[in-house]
Amino acid sequence: MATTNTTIHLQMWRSFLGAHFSVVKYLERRMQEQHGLPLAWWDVMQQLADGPKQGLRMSELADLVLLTRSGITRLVDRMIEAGLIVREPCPGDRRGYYAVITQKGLDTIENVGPDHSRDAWEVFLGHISEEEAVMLEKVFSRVLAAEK
Amino acid sequence: MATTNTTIHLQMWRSFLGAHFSVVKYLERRMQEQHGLPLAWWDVMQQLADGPKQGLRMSELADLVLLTRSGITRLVDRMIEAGLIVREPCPGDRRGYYAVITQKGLDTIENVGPDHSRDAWEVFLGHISEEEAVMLEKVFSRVLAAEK
DNA sequence: TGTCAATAGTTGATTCTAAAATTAATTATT
DNA sequence: AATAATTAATTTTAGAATCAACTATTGACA
Repeated sequence: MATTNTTIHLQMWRSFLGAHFSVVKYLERRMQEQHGLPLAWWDVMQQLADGPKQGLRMSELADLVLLTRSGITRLVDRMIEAGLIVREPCPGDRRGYYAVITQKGLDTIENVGPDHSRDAWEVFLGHISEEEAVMLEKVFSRVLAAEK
Repeated sequence: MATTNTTIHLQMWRSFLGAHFSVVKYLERRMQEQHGLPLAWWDVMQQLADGPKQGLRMSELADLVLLTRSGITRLVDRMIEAGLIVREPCPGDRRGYYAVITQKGLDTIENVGPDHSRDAWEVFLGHISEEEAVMLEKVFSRVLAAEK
């Protein structure tokens, strides 16, 4: 896929970075304004709600929300403090822990979710047609698959 | 553009975030390894080299580099310390300053640029065809134009 | 078994970021 | 001219992220 014309690629690179930046910032701001929650908290709760019943191991969670292991430890601490999740020892492997969402966490998801979806749709998803979404997904997966 | 099927959009959203994360991390790591420079430094130098001859105001620079105004002050301090740029008083408005790239900065760009381009191509741009790049550019510009 | 490498997670120190307060200069208003 | 309001940049600060070092557990295997 070596080509000649890089100009369009560079323009695309710039708008890619710009779009990512402004979209994420917007969603963070809205989440904070509307529900007083950091976006990362919502990510965690959503992953836990979607994931397996028994919860997710700390390192799985770290990978899913794009944080380091040490980052996830403290994030989980704060969310436990807030009563949204709990840390449970992992049966059969005494090194590990599961993060598990609480009822309060589930409730929170329920009234944060719709607002967040609407915002995400408004600022990003809604500007992209279905065919475009398919192509974007294909491209990004390709990039991810080639990961270094 | 309200539609029914959101699944593909959500998948796309996830891979978008994942791709952005892994690509940026990779480029940061490479830049650090090869030249001992933070990626943000390269951004700044590149913007200054591309921009108007007299340099860029601090706040302009902050916007272009996707940093907050508070972040830019210190970033500029460190880069001045390293001799890559200078801070010059703005004639006609004594509140303001221009950041201006030095010869050393220009030299640095010259031998960092090729490596960085190669890396960016390798990890991201090279996986995207020309037609795809055109479409991506269109989509991201659209998102940016609708900015909140 | 006993040892050693690999794995899971936490902790301490440092760095980064984001927001609010501060300083200084400019513009507008009376 | 005197006062108020705005703008540009810096300083400060609190919270969150990272890296490196550390504790404990597991799995392989001599």
